[in-house]
Amino acid sequence: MCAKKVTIREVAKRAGVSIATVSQILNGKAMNFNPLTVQKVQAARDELGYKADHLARQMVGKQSKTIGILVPEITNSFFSTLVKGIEEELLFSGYISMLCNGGFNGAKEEKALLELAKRGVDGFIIASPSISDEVLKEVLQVKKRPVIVLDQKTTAERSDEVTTDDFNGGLLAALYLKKMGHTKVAVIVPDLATENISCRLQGFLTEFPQALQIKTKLSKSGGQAVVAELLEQNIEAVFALSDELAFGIYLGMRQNGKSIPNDLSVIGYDDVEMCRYVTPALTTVAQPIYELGKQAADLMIKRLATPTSPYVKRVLPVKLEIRGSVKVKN
Amino acid sequence: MCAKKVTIREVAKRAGVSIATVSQILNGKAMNFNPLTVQKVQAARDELGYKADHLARQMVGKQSKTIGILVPEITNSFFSTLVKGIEEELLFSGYISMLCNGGFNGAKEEKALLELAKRGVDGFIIASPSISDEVLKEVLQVKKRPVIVLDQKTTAERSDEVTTDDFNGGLLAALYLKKMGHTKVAVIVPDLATENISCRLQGFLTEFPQALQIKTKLSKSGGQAVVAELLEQNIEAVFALSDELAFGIYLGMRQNGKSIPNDLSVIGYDDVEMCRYVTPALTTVAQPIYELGKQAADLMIKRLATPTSPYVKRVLPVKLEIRGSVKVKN
DNA sequence: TTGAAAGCGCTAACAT
DNA sequence: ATGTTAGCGCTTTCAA
Repeated sequence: MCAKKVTIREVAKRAGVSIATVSQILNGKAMNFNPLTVQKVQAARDELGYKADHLARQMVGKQSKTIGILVPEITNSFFSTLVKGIEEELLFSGYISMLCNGGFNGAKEEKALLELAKRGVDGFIIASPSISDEVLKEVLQVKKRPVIVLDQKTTAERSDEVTTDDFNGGLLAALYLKKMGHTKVAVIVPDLATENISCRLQGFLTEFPQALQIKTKLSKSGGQAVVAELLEQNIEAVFALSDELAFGIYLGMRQNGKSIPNDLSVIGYDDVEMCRYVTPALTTVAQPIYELGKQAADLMIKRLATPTSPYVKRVLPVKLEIRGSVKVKN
Repeated sequence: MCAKKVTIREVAKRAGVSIATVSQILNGKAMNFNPLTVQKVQAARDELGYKADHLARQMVGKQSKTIGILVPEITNSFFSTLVKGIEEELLFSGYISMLCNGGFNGAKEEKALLELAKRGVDGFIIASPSISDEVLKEVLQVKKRPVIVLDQKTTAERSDEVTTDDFNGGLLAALYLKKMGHTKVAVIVPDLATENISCRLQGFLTEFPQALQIKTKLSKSGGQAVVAELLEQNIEAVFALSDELAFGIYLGMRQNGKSIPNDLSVIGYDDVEMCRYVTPALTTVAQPIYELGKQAADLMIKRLATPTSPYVKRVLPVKLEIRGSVKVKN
């Protein structure tokens, strides 16, 4: 019933060779052996259905083929899409993802990272803005493991990097609003901005240096909270630094009996799937989120394969996705 | 710089005892030892910052404190919320989640399960409808590992179980539609229904046995595709077996220049976060999704602690969340 | 071309 | 109360 684990020893016995021979042959060193031996070993392996034990292997210092992933909030469509991209690319190459949800909680993030490290992950992909450099360093102390940091501050020459063209994204949003004739615009900014968010803001402010900046949390409820002020200030159009924020604004507007885009134009950022399904469909700056995940995973896999190659940086393009939430002013 | 791994041997040396003593004392068997020895060992551990190697431990047959999780589509708000619940509860107890995304792809799911098994997970939490019983059995063959299956067919006495009260959910939806005066109703059903979906349907049909049943994919695009028929048949109110489906219907209606709830009332299922943010806010049957995840994790942890205890089954309540997508007919 | 043997870091019988 | 020793399943020198 319970198929006992078949070990390398049994394969060796069956093939009439030593375990060392089996190990070698099954690990790509077959060319150094007598073809006949190779045959026998492979046959034995197949007959017994032998699979090398992952754990034992790790113990002797091989890779675990496991990557630790840390995101702040998997529930957020942006991150779930990102994770999907990472996970798919990773699994395709035989890597497994260990996912942790930071929950914007420094302590939890640290714990998660530690637990991941304990389990011998080969590398980390971290998309959590609040993770501090010190924690990062500490975790990586024991064993030099590659890290890729996503969607936040850059790690300046200490790792590979994928980002999207945030500055341009902000610019695109501004240009479009301008083209639609808006002048009294506002931009919603988070209490403390990560580097990528700042870039977006920079890009936007290039065209609208005098835009009203309203601080809030970068979340749906944050967006909702900001509507009152938007209305008060008679803002015509608002740039939400994330779609989440925009969705919150949608709700806030409805609660105030106002409509989009008639009473307020809004433009989002990210192009999360739900953008198409809200009413009106949300005009937004699209990041290739899924692709971002894939690229990060790809970079990680490559890094693991050639640990000493020079760090690379990839920046992905963004584009404006025009839908129905910005009206043309005449 | 690179803090070398400190092993049990060094702790032993430092404390002037044998490695066995260290192992014992650090594993809860301190009561059998001379308090003085215990002191010394703990001191040595702290001074050296010793942490037992997870992998080595697993090798000698201990738990890996890692749970494999398989969902069909992490991008789907239902599953990401579920995963969040699972992950948080698990991490709290020192377990790490290994997440795989099945993508409704049997082959990928199988591969994922295999990879998880290879890495020595202590148990599986599976929320993927298409996973077959055979695959499940095969994966569990090698080592008897507990499984909890979620959001699909029940595993009938072969494992612990958490479900929500699906039948009642369907009933609730029907009752509400009836109360609002609707008679010409339809229900959207998936091409092939999992057991929980069937239950919802059953519950609904109890009150509306003659409801028009339209088959489609259980997704946003599936919902969108079904709008034409809804309109054609002059349906007044529709029960979508998932919120995703409902969102698709929203889009389809808008594309047809129709409005909700004036031209069509819709009631969803799940109570995903976005329900509040679409326009009009979606009336839906709320499942405690996050709680479902937590309970599943909790059951898993308990099972691992006491592997031979009798299987338990928990069923969580659902409730109707009334918002703005169903109009009262007069 | 192949095999013997030494670990990897830990736990658990079995001794003392 | 504490130490000795035998593995766990594998990879990897080093000898033969």
